[in-house]
Amino acid sequence: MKNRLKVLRAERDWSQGDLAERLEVSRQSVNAIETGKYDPSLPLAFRIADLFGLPIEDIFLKD
Amino acid sequence: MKNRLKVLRAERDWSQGDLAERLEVSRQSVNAIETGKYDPSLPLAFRIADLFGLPIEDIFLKD
DNA sequence: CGATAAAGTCAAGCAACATTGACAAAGTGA
DNA sequence: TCACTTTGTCAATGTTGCTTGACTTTATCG
Repeated sequence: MKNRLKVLRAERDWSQGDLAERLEVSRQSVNAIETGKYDPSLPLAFRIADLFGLPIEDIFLKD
Repeated sequence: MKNRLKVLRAERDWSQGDLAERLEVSRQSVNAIETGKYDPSLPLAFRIADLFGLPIEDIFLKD
């Protein structure tokens, strides 16, 4: 499971901390998801998709 | 997080056990997800979406 | 009614997700 | 160079997802 978080974040010039705040999760969680340590839960994936205005499938990709 | 699993399953006349087998998870997991005990992981949500040929957003809905 | 399948549920255990707090490494800019 | 921000990472801890095994309840059908 890969994801485009880093790019989407860069497009908006957000730090991991900024994104974490908007998602209401810890900065470490954002970092862990971006660096592929683990996948987000489904509810968090929905919050991410909502925040970026994209379908989940456009952000998370099976590797 | 609600889901349309029960309906999608009924449309195909599958038992919870049938669905569990196709998803390669336990029957109890399917039951727990259907009855709202917990949400599936993101990878499992993808397998479910693939199986039914639908976007994740068409199967799982924020409540 | 009686048999079988399907669905629901519980407990115990393990794996995965997410947290806080801390610290080091790398990047940014005055 | 020096200060500051950002990113990466670790440990410890708590919560959630998923498992097996067992059991009860509900539906289906001869």
